[in-house]
Amino acid sequence: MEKILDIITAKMQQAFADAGYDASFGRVTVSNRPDLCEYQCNGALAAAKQYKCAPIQIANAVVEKLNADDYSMIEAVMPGFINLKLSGHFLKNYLEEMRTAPDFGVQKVGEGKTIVVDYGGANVAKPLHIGHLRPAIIGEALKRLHKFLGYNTIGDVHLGDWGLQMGLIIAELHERQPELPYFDPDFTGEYPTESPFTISELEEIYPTASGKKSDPEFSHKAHQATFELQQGHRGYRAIWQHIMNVSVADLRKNYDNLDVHFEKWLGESDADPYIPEMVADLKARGIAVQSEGAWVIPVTEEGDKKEMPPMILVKSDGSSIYATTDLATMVQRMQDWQPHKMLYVTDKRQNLHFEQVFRAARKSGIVGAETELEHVGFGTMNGADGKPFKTRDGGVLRLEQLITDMTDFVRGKVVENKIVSEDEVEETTRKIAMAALKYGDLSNQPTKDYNFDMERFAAFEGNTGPYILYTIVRIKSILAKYGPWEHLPICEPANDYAKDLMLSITKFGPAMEAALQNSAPNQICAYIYELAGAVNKFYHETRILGEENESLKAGYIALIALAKNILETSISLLGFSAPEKM
RNA sequence: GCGCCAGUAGCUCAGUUGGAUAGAGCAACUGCCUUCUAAGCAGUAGGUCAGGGGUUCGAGUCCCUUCUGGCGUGCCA
Repeated sequence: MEKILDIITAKMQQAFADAGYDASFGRVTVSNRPDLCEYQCNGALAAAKQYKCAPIQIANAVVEKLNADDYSMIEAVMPGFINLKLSGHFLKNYLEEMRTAPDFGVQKVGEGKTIVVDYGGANVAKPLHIGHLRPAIIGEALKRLHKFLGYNTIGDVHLGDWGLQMGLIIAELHERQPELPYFDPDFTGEYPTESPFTISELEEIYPTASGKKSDPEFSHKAHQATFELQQGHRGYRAIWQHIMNVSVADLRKNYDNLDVHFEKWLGESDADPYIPEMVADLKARGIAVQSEGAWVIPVTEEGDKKEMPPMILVKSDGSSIYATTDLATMVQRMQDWQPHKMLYVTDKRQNLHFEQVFRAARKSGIVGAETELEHVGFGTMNGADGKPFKTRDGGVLRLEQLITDMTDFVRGKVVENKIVSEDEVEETTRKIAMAALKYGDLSNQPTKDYNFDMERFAAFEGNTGPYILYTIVRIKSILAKYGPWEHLPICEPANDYAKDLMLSITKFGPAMEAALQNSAPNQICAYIYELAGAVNKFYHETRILGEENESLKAGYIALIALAKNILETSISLLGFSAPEKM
């Protein structure tokens, strides 16, 4: 469907032209003075300069040319604003079209395009911790948003499974159990199918090994093991496989728990087969050059204000680094999927890394100009005190634990409210906890650091996930009492609250497009918070089921039903859903 | 040193290519449940938009500068 702003902007531009002014001044925006009008055009102020006359004079002339049928109010006010209110008739028709159109008539801007969203970033050497929450839910939300707007979406977890962390585990394992067959160069038989460690042992092995990086001897051993693993060392590959088996099962469980689902479970290691040819090609074409013992791709560009270190392609010890696998992963993605866009959702501290890789990808032609590359770098999640999130004993909080804490906290409130029956408590609790957790995160700008405050997120008031759910639940309750509501048509607004609600509903499509354009799930949150507010005001001021005029009542029901459907669609993009009662 | 990002109400944050009176939530105070779920609604109070210059008819928004904080700055990811 065409957006309202586009419709009335087109009419405004025509009016400017008819009045003898440049049509480009006719841009209409949503009013920033809702007390005065619904939409406004400031073009007369800008035009005044060019035409050297008073803005109000232009505004008056333009207003003369507008068709009064579309608006309930048109006025030119000092110093030259043009203020508009839509007619109830126009709104009714527009919402009825939204109600009956697929996906409320949003423009499928991604039709025919493929996007790869790279957003898990889990490291197979360690369990998911608090730091993995943001990439998972921001990435999932962006992926769902793209899909909703028509893109063919491929979410890839891009496991961290090919770097130094693997070498560290291998080196540590060697020190602990040198007698294992994986370390015996003369061993030619089949390696055991049983892993030499469990997931909980792995969780202890890696931090221990990581803590020994400052020991030069151990560090060298780990680097050497990494190199040999990448070169195809048979025993190390077998250990690697064990790590993968043990770890990926655990990761899947945790992501499922968060309702985060990947189309592809590929990792850095899957890029490995592409590396030799890619590196040889880059060397042959002179794009990669030798520097300080390593092969690098210089990526400085004309006009750089800062020092731009080269992208390291092959380390001086011959092994790959994350830039290598990221670049080779692009080779694979371009070959297999020909995406129009690749979106990377990682910590913002990797900004420079991605700038280097993107430049290298462009420079080498691995990614052509028709494919967009974007890095959504998100900020750090800190504790409620604004300091880095730590457990009481100073460790890193596991993601599982965070979810459990939130769930326990919410369960208390659900039980206390006594609205849901005992056998529904768990399901309701889970939904509210997810909403609290995800909305609490997603309502912040991704790029900013923020403080995780469970009390605040799960508070059942204000701008929170539970507030949105509560709004939906209230509507559901009324609809259930009313009876069949699915085919009721929208009516003209019966009061100001109904009209405000209708105006909020019309902003759905534009809000989703803007959120996609800016890769900003927080804009989805801002939109549904506004919509939920409009619903609650309407709810409070209007007796719905008690309305005696049946056609008026049916109109109310149709309106709140549409609002409910849009709210539910919106939260599904954010990755959570509403219970029946709460 | 250089670069990037941030600084808006006591707290947590919005603020859409520069527009009218800078907005929400929390916390504080005040109203509204015999009526569709009060996890709601309405209201009061709270601001030199870090400081200083500049551009403009108009600046939280653009430019310059200072201060404060976070992060990054070749072989971790």
